[in-house]
Amino acid sequence: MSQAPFLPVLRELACCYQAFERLSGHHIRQVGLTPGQFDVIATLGNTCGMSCRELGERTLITKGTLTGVLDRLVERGLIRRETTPGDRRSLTVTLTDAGRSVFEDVFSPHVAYLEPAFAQLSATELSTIEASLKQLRSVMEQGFGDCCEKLNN
Amino acid sequence: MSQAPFLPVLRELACCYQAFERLSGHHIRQVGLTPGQFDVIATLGNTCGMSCRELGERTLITKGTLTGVLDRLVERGLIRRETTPGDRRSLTVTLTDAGRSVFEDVFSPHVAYLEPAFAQLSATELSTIEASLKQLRSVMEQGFGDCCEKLNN
DNA sequence: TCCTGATTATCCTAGTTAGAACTGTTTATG
DNA sequence: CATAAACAGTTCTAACTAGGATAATCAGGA
Repeated sequence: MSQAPFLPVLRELACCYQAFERLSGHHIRQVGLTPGQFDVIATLGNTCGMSCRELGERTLITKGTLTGVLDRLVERGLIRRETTPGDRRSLTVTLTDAGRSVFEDVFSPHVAYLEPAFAQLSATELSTIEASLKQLRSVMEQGFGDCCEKLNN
Repeated sequence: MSQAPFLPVLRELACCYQAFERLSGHHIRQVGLTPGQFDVIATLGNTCGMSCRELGERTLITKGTLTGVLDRLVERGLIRRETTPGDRRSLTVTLTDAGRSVFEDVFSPHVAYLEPAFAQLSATELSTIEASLKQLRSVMEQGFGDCCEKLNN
């Protein structure tokens, strides 16, 4: 067990992420959105729309899921799917007026809701944490790359 | 935007967790388990069983989900649900012989699979990362507590 | 041009998720 | 001792998840 000193780090990562989901999700659901829907609306806010592919990359929602999330947002009249001129494979997703209004009603309040918790951390502490996360992600992504590479050789 | 310097941290946390899920889950699925099932088996390994409540706490799987995960493991003959002497509400979950054998076949190889990625990090770096995660989790859990408290006052 | 290969989005399956409502059991209190 | 509160696990619903298969479209090379 002590031969794998990284296991506690992974466990802590999982706990940490769950704590975030609980904290953030709690507020998001109160305003009638799911975390995924909020993510899409927050990403589309202040843009003039983007393709599903780009939306998937920015929101961290996988392609298969995204279709369903977008379906529900269309049903609720918050977004629109439009054909992209010049590429008939692609769709451009944009906020409707209603969607833009939800964005404005929800995004800033959500940041304000999170604010007090993070006010306890200094700028230095925040950057240490961010650097730690980046480092951790980097080794894991590299590890995943290496393992996929092996499969193709 | 720059008024909320913690947003990049949260984004990085989400990315980091997803990278972990991809890296770890990729291997787990190859051996025919889901991440949740692996989590249960790894937690039960080398123990003499525990209640659903304790299992839920240790694996970070919520109780509602746990029922289904356990159902599938019972179907596959990897675990057993036994009545707990002295408390008829509670069930004790233990690995069957088949389950124990899966544990042995899968746990160490999984740690070995992850090893090379983490070998890049020094012990010092690992503890910095762990401390960062703990700090981040702490402020978020506290934030969640504060917000729930408000609801009751 | 034709054709192969890559890209875009959707569909499908099995499984997981949170949250809330519910049953049965235990414990504490009046 | 009765009963209210707390607790253990299951059930339910709507949604999300990865991964793989599919259909339509686009781009490059023979």
